Amino acid sequence: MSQRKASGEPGRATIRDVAQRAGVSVASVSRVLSGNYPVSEELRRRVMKVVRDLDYVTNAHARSLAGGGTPTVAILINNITGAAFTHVAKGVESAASLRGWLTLVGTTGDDPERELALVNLMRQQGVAAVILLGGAYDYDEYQLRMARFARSLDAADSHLVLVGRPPLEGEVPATTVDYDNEGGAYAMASHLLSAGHRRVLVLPGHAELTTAQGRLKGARRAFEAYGVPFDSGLVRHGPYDYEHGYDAVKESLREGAAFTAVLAGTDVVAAGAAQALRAAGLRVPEDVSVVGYDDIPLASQLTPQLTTVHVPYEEMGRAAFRAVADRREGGGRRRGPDADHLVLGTHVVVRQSVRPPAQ
Amino acid sequence: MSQRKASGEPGRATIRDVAQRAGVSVASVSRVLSGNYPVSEELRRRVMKVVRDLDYVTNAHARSLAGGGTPTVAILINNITGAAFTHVAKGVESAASLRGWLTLVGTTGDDPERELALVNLMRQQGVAAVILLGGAYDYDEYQLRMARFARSLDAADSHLVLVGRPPLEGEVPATTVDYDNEGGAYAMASHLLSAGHRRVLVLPGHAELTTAQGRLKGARRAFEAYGVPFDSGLVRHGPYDYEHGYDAVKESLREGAAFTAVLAGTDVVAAGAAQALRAAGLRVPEDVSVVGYDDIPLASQLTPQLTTVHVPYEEMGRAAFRAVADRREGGGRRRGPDADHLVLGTHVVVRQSVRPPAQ
DNA sequence: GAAACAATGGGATACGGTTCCCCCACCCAT
DNA sequence: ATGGGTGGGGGAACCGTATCCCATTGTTTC
Repeated sequence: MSQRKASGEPGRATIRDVAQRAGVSVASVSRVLSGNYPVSEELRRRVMKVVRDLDYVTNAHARSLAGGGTPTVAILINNITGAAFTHVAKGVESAASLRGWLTLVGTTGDDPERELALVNLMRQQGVAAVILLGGAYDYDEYQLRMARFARSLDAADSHLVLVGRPPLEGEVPATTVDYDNEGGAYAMASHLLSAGHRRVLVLPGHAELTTAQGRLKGARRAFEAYGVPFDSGLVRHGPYDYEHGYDAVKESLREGAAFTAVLAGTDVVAAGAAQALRAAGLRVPEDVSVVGYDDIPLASQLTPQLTTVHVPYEEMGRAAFRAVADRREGGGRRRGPDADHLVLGTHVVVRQSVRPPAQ
Repeated sequence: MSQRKASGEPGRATIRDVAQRAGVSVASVSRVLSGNYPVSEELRRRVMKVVRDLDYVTNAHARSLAGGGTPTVAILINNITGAAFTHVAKGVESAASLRGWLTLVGTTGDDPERELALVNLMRQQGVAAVILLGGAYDYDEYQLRMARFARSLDAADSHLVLVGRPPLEGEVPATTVDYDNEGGAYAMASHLLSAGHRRVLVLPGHAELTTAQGRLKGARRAFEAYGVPFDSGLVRHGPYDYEHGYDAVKESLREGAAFTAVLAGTDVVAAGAAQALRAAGLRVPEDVSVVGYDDIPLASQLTPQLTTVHVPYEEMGRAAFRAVADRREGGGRRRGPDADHLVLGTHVVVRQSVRPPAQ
């Protein structure tokens, strides 16, 4: 006697239930549903009717096991509420769903342990790729850890994609989708310098964060190019949040630092900085200019509207997805000579938060 | 001769590879890894060594098929970049990952077709629940569609959770996590009225959106309670975005509408409204007061800081997850008499954007 | 010293599909 | 009328893991 559950039982209907009820074989049902095999009109009709009656959907796990299955990409992100990378996620998700792929999301909260656990979890899920979003903290073992992830995923027919951080060193099987971070900072700082600013408060972000390092470096290069001495005393590191922008300006002011502009590491930091300036009775941009980075919607919603660096976040997400989709469909090998390192351009968006310094 | 791939082949290592290499049975490997069966220390050591050598992870699909498996919740959201519901998603994700659950994310873009496709896709994945985020457009067939989703998921041992929209009518197997939308609007409008405002521009949102309907209704009730006639001519519907806030105020001003305060449907709309007022030479709050709804971070970052209604979005996400997890672990039945409809409280956060109207 | 028992490990099977291989009709040509 | 071709459907192997059931070994008890 059969061990299988009696038909009509609660729980999910199986392909066998459908086959039995339609009086056909399991193979036929599978063929009707996948549609890649000639089937008579009569059979199709019979099967589809039962499928509708039973509200049957195929079991994705079984399907994956047997071969096919819905490809899935995983996005790992530090904090899902960060505006900038939300847009990357959107780009990935929209491109993925356009092709019928699924998107898994995990948040790491800046915890390496958790990141490791999540990468393994995603590996278990057999995801086609793991997309790591956001700048990285450039500690010593960072390169090693990422290299390990990359090789581990690669061995499992998956792939590691780094978005918004510099590429890994050496021969590591990973793809990087980056933007011209330093170039954007260079352009932004140049904009300030050419407006006449000479003393600029720089709030690049956490010192160990690759993003912050690039932005600081770009700013420095601009100063050099303009032959303006760069005052390291006007650099303040800290997290990419509103409070940091606010506090950094407040303290700088209290310490009597002299500056005519603020070069913030992100738009949110810029918002905090502007607020602190106003709280101190200074007008933006009449007394002090403020610029941001990222060009999130907030930038154009502030008063005054923020001059900032546009980063094509959503496009980066789409590019990241394209990279993994192409790789999977293209037989696993990259096409161009350097197709595993994409760099997208950035540019300054001039709005209303910069004026030449007052005399 | 075996059809199985030779060991050492590229691709993912299987439990068989591990068993063979460790010289034990497949069953033993499984037992060592799942750890719910007594195994000798020697066996454990041997197996774990091979597992590390091969960098083996179990195949989640196979595991799900065989019984166990990582439970997964799906979040369906209109637009992943919307600030408010990003926080709900965060709440869900953090609670889920705390228990080792996975989170799948799909975006519907307000498209019913796509919503249907995604619900089915999630059903295929065997998710423990589908969480639908955000206000709904209350068209005629909406109730029917949701009821169908609910029953369909229920039949597949899954579950439908509605977050941020009113509960379904009738005996439908779905859970609702809602907040006191109307109450918040009532309180906010009362705050304005008690400050002396009598002519208030109301921007509740799209007329068909349940969220907007609730907020408008709450405002109306407050006017009634204060015995102040409610001028429907001062209500303007539109999307929950910055542009709508801006345009609505701009046009109202141009049409010569007289109002001393703006009651916006969301903080972002309020931001747009404030900007338009300023553009017209009006000061906020000295000339016109502005209030929002949602209390997203933006609210406290604007100048002036926005008085708004706090909605416990993240807590709603956690509650939604809890509902799902409890139901699954509690044997599928709810506990309380009305455990399938949670309503969380809202409250007014008083900041700096409200003043009594000028004489 | 034999029997009963606990502790472990192995073989087989189930999970729900996909797909390969093979067979059965039916049709047309000779 | 018979043989070969072809379109379409069924049977069964297999995907990778968990677990039930049984066999084996070492330990304890009378």
